[in-house]
Amino acid sequence: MQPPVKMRKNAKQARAKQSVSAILEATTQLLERGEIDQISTNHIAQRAGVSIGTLYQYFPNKTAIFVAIAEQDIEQRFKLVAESIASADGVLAADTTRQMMRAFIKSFADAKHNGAFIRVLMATRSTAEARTLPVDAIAKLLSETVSRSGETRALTETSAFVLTRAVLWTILTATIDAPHLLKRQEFEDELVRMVQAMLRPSGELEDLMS
Amino acid sequence: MQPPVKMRKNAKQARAKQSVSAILEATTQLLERGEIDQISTNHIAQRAGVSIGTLYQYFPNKTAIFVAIAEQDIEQRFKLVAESIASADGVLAADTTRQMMRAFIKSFADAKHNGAFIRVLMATRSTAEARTLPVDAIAKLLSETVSRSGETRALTETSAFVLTRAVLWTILTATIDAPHLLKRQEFEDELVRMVQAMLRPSGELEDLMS
DNA sequence: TCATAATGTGAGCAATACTCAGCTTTCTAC
DNA sequence: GTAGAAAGCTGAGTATTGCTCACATTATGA
Repeated sequence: MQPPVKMRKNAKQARAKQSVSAILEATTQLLERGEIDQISTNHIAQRAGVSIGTLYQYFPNKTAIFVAIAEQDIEQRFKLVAESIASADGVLAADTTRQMMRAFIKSFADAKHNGAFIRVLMATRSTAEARTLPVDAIAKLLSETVSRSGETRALTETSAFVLTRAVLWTILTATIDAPHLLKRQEFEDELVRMVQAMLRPSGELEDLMS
Repeated sequence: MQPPVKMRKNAKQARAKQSVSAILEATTQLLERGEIDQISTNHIAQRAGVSIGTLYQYFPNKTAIFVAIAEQDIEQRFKLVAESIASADGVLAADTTRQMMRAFIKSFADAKHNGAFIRVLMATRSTAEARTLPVDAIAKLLSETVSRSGETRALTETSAFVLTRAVLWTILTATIDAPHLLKRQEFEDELVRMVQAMLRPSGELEDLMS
């Protein structure tokens, strides 16, 4: 596994790795218990049981710590989704899509401190430290799985971008702004509808419009 | 027009209003020329030609300034979109939808310093200071306009949420992560496809799937 | 065993967000 | 016009922050 963010120095000894994970763990705990801009690096170091100097030996700045956590978090969720696709028992595109959406929504509806993580994700998306999310890998996986059924069109760079970002950010903003929607069957239905429409061959849609 | 953010004090005299807008203008300029977390309140006050005390008389904290700018910006874009709907010369839902998407995408593709504004929008979405975006008003407007043609389904709270957020955030992330997409016809096409699918009566879609 | 590399430390610096007590300008009522 | 009140402005000062650096400690490997 590649390092989650550009670290200032790579931890080689076990002792150092312990320090890094203690810092991440401490930050996560603080994140669950308060607002993001009230967390100071000194406080993180203190709770992690390391000195402030150690913290800055591995993270180039405060933001990098949040980025590391956010990327770690989203990567974990994507792994969940990938599993849900792999284990999809349906052969139809609709079934696979639904299974995937359900797994993804569920991962946000379940946890208690989602808000904090997504706020971090948003806050860090707006900085130069953030790297591209592994979202395209998911798009490819879905596209390939679903296309085996022969009912779908091929995704281009553009259509894949629109599809993946639409789904991801709709769920993210829902988690923050309207978390009650995550529990609704209708929410899942709407996302499935959206994805299905994006995957359907072009001809069928144009037929409807004319 | 309601005040854009919760102000600490409402500017009543012309002199005070001048101060507030000078602060916002100065912040906007700084935003165009640098990273958001390198902008200090003292620096803003200095460039605005007011004292730091004046700044804090109207804005409860630094974030509130950014929130004010972001909301002002997005409100302006929505106004553009609303106009594009009102002046839509087509009677078909497809035409109105396309006109709207084109106007919205264009507003992001044209300006030079979009990145800064969207970063601000994202950064401020992740704080408690942010208020709900006037995005639902747009959804209602589109829904009503388009439904006059009789070709569409009624939007519920859930479907309106999914539709509007999917469009908004796809364009926002595209502006930051893949600005070249904004210039592509295909990008517009994909968004239109998505919106159309969300507006279409349910029956027609299910027919295709079975 | 010992030189070298890796890791850890925390006092301290520069910069920051924000306050407050007192000042100036504008408004209002007569 | 004038006096008192209200609104607005000021900037030195405070507490806190992000981050550095010179040095101490621990691990590695030949």
